[in-house]
Amino acid sequence: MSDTTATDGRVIGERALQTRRRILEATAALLREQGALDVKAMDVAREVGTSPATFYQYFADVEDAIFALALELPEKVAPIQTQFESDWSGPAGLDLARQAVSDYTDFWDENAAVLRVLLLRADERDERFRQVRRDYNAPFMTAMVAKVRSAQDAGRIAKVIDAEATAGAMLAALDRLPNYREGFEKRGTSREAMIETVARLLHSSLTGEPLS
Amino acid sequence: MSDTTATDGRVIGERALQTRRRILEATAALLREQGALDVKAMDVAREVGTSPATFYQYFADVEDAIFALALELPEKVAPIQTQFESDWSGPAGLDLARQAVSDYTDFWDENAAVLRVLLLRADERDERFRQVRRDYNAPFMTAMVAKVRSAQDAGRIAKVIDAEATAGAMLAALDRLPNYREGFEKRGTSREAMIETVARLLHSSLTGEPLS
DNA sequence: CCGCCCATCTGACGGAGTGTCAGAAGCACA
DNA sequence: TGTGCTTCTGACACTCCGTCAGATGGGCGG
Repeated sequence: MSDTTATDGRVIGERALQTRRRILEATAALLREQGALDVKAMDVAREVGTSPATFYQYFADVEDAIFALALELPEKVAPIQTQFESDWSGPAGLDLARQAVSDYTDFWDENAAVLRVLLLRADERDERFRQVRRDYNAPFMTAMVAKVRSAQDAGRIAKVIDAEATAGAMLAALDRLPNYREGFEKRGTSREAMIETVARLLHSSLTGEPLS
Repeated sequence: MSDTTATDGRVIGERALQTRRRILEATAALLREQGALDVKAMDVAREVGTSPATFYQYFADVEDAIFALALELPEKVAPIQTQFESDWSGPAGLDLARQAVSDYTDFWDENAAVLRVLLLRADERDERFRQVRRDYNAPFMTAMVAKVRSAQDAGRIAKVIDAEATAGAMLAALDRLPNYREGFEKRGTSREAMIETVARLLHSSLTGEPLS
């Protein structure tokens, strides 16, 4: 049922799976090198050393191949999501936040090209990318919303604060800051300083403990 | 010197300016309807009711036309940037933050399609889009960094906090949350609640005044 | 009002990418 | 080695790209 299929719907065997995988790797590589707007099905075929017809045997178009890459992200990010589920209260919590932010930043660095297309197409209201973005975001959101709610119950965060919006804002910071890092470093803000600051903002916004 | 030119470098007259403008409007419309990956030069030409050759007289390719649209953003956003320059301390400051967040959200809603490509191409390290992103971001960053620094001087924000990273994180929230709004509303978080929460996070993170 | 001039526009074209299909090639197994 | 199924691809029709020479048109001096 969750077997991988060709464009005509046929379930594919071992050899074909490998071909499909090589096409996906080539797509990911070209995406990294040339950006989302410039990847052509024919480039991918050339890169793999196969005929364009083979590409279309597995994917309807380039976007479809990128979508397949995006489908792999939720699984890959799961270990990091788990880190958001532990209790972040107290000074030890700040350490957990640091680790989580650092790992998420690394994850972005490794998967930036695909993540950018995932977010773009979801923002552009493409339903299937939206579904993946939901699957990807949901565990982060659930964990962070729970932290805010429990801080609100304990009276450390005011009720006027919306837990979802807070979680969304923090996720936004995590998703965009890796893209700004190069610019920051040019102006003297190191990766470590960035992680330290975001970890503190995250920790403080989610637990209601003072910032510092 | 800053006259608009055709692809061959020639300065263009009134009639041509209007054609160019119609091409830009059509590009913006198709970008909104179909997303960045699907806009073809020929679609734009059809939309304008002109020959593809005319398109290429003004722009090297579709990305070049979107770039021209992006060039108009810094100017359009300037009034909102000004709002970030006033003093946000005290409870009146929270009102200013609310207004700024609300206006910036409206700006995003109006220019989302172009902004997404601007950020995408800049994230993908395209130098000319990066330059525009810098021009666009710099006033926000400068104003927010100044707020954090002055709060640090007053002892309301700890020195371990990096002012640039804080400003970046807040800008990230402002840039991504409009894209999440539809999802939020489906789950019960209204535009107003979102703005209220982001305004408070912004106000608190930048001034060091308590969150609530 | 004419005809000229030059800015602007476009038909037409060679080249590249898209997407499909029928059949060739590869592979496992008898 | 032959058979049958899976996988791959040459070849094709089509669309889009990007360029150029020449057509068009509108403003202006006569």
